[in-house]
Amino acid sequence: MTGRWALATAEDGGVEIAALGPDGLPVGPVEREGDLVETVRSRPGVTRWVWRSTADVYPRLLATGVRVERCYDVEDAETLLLGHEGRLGEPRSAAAALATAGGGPVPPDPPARSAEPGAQSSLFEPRRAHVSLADLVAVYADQQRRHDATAHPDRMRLLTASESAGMLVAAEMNAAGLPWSAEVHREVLHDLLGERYAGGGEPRRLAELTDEVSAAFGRRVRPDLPADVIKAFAQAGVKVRSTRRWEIQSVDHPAVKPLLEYKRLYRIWVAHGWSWLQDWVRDGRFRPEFLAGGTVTGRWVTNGGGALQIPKVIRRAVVADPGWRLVVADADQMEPRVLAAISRDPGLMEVAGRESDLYQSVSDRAFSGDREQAKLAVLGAVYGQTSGDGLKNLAALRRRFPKAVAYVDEAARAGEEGRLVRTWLGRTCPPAAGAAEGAAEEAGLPQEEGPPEGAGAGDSDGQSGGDGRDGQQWMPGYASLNSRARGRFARNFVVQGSAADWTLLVLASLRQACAGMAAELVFFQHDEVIVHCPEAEAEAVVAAIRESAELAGRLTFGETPVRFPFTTAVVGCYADAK
DNA sequence: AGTTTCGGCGCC
DNA sequence: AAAGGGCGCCGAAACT
Repeated sequence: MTGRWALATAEDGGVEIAALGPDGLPVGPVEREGDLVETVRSRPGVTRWVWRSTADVYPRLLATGVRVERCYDVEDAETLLLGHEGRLGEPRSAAAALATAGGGPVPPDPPARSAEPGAQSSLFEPRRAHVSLADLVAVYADQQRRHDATAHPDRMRLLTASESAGMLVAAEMNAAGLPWSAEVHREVLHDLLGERYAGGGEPRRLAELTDEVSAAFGRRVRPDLPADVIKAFAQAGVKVRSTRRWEIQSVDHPAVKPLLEYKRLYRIWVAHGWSWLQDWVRDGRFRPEFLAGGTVTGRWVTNGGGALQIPKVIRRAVVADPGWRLVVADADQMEPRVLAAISRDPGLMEVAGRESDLYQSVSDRAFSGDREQAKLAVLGAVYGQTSGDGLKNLAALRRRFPKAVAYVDEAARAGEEGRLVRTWLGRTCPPAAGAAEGAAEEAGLPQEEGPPEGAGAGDSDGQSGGDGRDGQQWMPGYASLNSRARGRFARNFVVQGSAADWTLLVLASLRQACAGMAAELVFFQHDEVIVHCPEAEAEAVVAAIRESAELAGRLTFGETPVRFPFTTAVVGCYADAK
């Protein structure tokens, strides 16, 4: 009843299970049981469940209060391994391979995204194809061998294990929900937007701003219609290409001020207004659907509710339960610290080896005291900036931190040339369309550039010409990127993706630390995590976050002087955290 | 009429 | 002439 067990769900609602030996193969007979929840509940000693899809199985367990210690998500591991092998672009997807291994129907892949407002997670989605335990175990054993075939098997194992842990965290966050005060939310909306009018039209404040904009133009203008606004500016003798804020705000015209205010409030109204509240908040909880590893870089995404884009002003509505607190923690300067850890640049490791403000340290070392410029330069180097203030200081950055800049430069070159690019733990950026597969890359052979995309006449507008000819629906648009754009993507990928590697370990460790408490992880956004806990546990949670960050740093990057401090705040309301 | 793309902007 | 990365979401516009 202990150790590692495999579990496969069956068409009839039952499950097949088997204990696994050290080699990953069953050590006993395959058992059939009738009920998933009872099967798992009655085996508390199992330390790791090997199953096909956490998102498919775990919500059903959580719905009845059953948690598991660890799992191994075979489907997710398949995706990561195929990516590492440079085979992700092949027609057969991970899910399809698993399904056809069992002779079953090919399930949709990627899984259809639900996103019906208020939908009860994937529990009620159409069930996906089942795989027999024998097939599941065979795929699992094969995956163990494929881990060994990677350049860093230990890191790859850490990656698949930690992303499986991330999927447990995501499912638990989905079950918990983010504490949300509808009352406070309505107050905020009323303060910002004024009264709502019957009929669902603009609230008072927006109607007033529409009037102001119209008065400034001398005719009726709808500020929410870009075409209308551009025309109105043209009639006023001002040429603007778009109505983007950065372009409008430098225009000298009386309509500009109310227009920008309108856009700010309009955004809140349509994206996080009363109808959002109606759709997404129930019983004091906002329940987005977190999806671990939903992006190529390993960052999470959410389905529905825009959970990762909650405007700052709306965070006022995130309120802890009575007697409970929110521990809000965000990693300090995560990306440059990760760059220091992966590039091993001596100078950057030195500044990242202190917990104090890294951008200020970079500024002190490389520039003449302006922290903002240092931050822009560092982020510009990571993002592949090609113009603007960041570029101005890139040369200084290159002098002071040559290995760090060379690291992202090399990633960019690899991306441009269509080679595979990997995060520290081995998550792999897909090769360019038409590029040769991993074998050639491993052998160090020069890569074909593929079709000369972007070489068409006047193709200055990027997206239009691209098509999904290679079926890369897992990353729409990537195939149509020109080589420079792929270079920028790859440059950012190694840093953003390695940061995602690290945050998975942080979450896994923090989850383990909270297991003995009432504390729950309720929110995660790239470099920021929120734990909802009884007041008495708050300090323990703060300590757990600090320890998890350092442990994750050691586990992910090995011995490194780089520190990974978090800024934590214990608050009753999310908006008070910063 | 239904579906996809675009413009714009929120977050990191 | 030279485009900073990743996302999701909304309504309008453009498409079929």
